[in-house]
Amino acid sequence: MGSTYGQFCPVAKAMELLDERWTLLIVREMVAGSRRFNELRRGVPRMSPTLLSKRLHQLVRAGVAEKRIEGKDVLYVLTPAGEELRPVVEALGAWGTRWIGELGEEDLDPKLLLWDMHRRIDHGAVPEGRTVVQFEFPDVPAQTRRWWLVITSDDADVCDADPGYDVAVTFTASLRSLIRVWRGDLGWSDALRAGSVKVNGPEALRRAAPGWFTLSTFAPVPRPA
Amino acid sequence: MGSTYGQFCPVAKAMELLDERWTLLIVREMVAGSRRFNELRRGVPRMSPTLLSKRLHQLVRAGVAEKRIEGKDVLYVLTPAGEELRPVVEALGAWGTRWIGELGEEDLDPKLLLWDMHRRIDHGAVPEGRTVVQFEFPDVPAQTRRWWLVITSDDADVCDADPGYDVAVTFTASLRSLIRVWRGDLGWSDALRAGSVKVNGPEALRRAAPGWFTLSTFAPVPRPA
DNA sequence: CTGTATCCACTTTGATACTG
DNA sequence: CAGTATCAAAGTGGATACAG
Repeated sequence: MGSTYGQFCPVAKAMELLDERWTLLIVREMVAGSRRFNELRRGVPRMSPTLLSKRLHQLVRAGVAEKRIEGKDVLYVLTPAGEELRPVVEALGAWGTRWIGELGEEDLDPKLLLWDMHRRIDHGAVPEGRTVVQFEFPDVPAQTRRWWLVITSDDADVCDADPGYDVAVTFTASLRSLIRVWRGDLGWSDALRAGSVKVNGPEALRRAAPGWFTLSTFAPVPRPA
Repeated sequence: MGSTYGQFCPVAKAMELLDERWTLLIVREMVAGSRRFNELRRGVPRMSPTLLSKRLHQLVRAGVAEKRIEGKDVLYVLTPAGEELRPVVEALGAWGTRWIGELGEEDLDPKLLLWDMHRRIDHGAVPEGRTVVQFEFPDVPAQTRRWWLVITSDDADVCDADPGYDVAVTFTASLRSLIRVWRGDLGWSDALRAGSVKVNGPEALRRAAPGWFTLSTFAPVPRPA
């Protein structure tokens, strides 16, 4: 456990749990709907599994999450106390959006972008059947330059290798630009007009494709004047 | 600085700054109105001055606080960005109030209770002139058993030694009980009726004294059913 | 798939004393 | 009042391999 502050103040008591590195990001992942160990891992890929395991235990012990075993599935689910951390995560995200716009190179992880996007697909807007969207980041090392989303009516998979199916549209952009769009720092239309994000594919799909993705939860946060 | 998460998510970016030990408690103190170094120290007495100094520098560098030198005074003042952390502190405090009611012995610090109380005195409710309120915690080691608040029309001082003036009323309680009242875990009337907090002094003052203190900001937070 | 075990380098903190 | 200097101890996290 994090060490104690020796204060009865509820802010201090809350932070004894929540100020430990990674803890609140795990809560964020759970708030976003992740429930399985390896699902959570994909949201915090720089964490070692050991540490993720430790943090999950702490959250369970603190009454924030519950480990639920259903048949062969192991799920970590927020308790009511955990669910009530949503406003905390939202307040932090809104603040971060407004006051920490500058991103370093090391903040730009395509893996996380795709993982985020796959969770926020507007399945109603995507064509019926299987739709494959390709992403190409010319500025990124070959290893992680190309990604695919395989979207079906109720699911989406992130692939870092060509899944082999026909590609509906391809997004080509610097990683930073697409992340800026995703975060709401840059509008789709501005990005497309300026050419910092390009969409290739049949006209109809190309026009529709930006609408397939609901942007980050924090994209609508108003920026400081 | 706290190490980075390598994530563009605004929650992660916010936590890179705020998840460091003590940081948010300092922000809490500033939100509560403390501005001078030694004033801040009294709100986080377990911090070494070195570390407080370091944290203040970080907050300044992050644009959350501003170091303002006015004549011979050095003040740390929240910037607009810092002021906007108030909702974060409030969300955390509300959550902590609702879900972390259990306090360990080491959380019960009379120094912090008195420091908190002196900030929330309802000066309009206290009699004119100088009013001295004494606190006695029979369960606490002699060193920190007795405290005094010297209240004037627009100021209040915390003393750990008898200031020598006439005492208007004396509160006698276990430290835990008075903290529970302060936090809103236990109502004044319940505490007085049960005798876990006692007030001594002239009848009129004795009756009025609980009204001299506005309870902790989080006392009104509704508790889980 | 869901973790645990191990190990070490590094950072962070706390304690204490001291200064302009 | 407003901090810095110093230093040892603790703990934290990262990497990797492995297990049920």
